[in-house]
Amino acid sequence: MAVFLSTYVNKVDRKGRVSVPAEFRKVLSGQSFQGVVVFKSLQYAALDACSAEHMELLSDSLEKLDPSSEQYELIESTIFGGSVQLSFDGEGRILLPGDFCDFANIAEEAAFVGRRKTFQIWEPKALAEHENSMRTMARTQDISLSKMLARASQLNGDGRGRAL
Amino acid sequence: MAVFLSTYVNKVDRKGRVSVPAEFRKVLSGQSFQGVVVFKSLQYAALDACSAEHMELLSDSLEKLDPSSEQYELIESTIFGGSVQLSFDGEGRILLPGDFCDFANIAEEAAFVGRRKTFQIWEPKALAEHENSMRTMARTQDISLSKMLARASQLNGDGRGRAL
DNA sequence: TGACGGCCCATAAAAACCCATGATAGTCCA
DNA sequence: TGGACTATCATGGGTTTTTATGGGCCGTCA
Repeated sequence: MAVFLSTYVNKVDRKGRVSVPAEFRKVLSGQSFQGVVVFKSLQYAALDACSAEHMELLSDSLEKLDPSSEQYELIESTIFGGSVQLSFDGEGRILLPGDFCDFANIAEEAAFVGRRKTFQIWEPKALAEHENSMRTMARTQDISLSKMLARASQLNGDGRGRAL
Repeated sequence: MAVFLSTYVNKVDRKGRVSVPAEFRKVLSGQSFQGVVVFKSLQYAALDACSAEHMELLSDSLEKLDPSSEQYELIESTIFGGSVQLSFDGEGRILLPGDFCDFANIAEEAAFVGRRKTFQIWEPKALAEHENSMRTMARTQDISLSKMLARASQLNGDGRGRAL
């Protein structure tokens, strides 16, 4: 499987620990580093997370960009300076740094949202609002999943719908 | 995982000592020289630091440059001539030379910023300002992380944009 | 001698580790 | 099919270890 799916809401205890959903941990289980890399989302009041390996992949792709560009500078300081490596404790929990919690307004509970290769961590209410606005946008712009799938399978040239 | 991640702010005591973050020390732990190589940044009022081994790597790439170029001269004198080897004391601290502190305006506190293969040492306020200007630059030039990531993963040959 | 780097030790706070519990889900067998 | 047994999970709390930070002592070298 190896992709992050579904949404889970877990409690943050008084020490700032949160259980990473077992399903997510299973996705990460083959890796050498038992934990996740987390950074502040550039778009939302939420946190982005991925495996250390995915981060290295990102790191490798970085080297293929023009290193003299300002973008390189930007991405390196933003991503690597702004991310943290959080390892699991014996029970599969991570300890969210205080400023990360503040950034995402996370206090009592944290929502883990699977996003395929990565996942996000939201304050549950903020997530609900965000999903509402997403749905509204989808309606007003007439976006539907089945249409997208139909288009995708045309592009794939096999005429058959392909399962995601 | 052998890359420098995250940002840590530590105090500089009256002797000029600063703890190098434990996570950074772990990255360096496999090396023969227990310490770091530090030099003044060519771009900012900050210090650049890396392992002695990475320094050798830099040295190798320098040799591939045209020795008649201005860059060669600049790098050779500034980086290699101006760098210092600082070893850890028993508690994982380094002693920053006075002129290095002056150069980066470091007095009470020092911010260690992970930059993958290297890290930087900033005066915390200066770092905050620098990050602000980075953000502004990103906005005015319409650089978005997701675009960059998409480009990076294209270069990686997987053809799909990566959602973050 | 006196500034300074190199050591050692002390301490409070934070992080990592270990164990216990209740709840849930999953399995097995009658 | 239903019920008991088991495994897994999220959660909480306590304990140990690590970390950052401060200070002191002692050579060295100008």
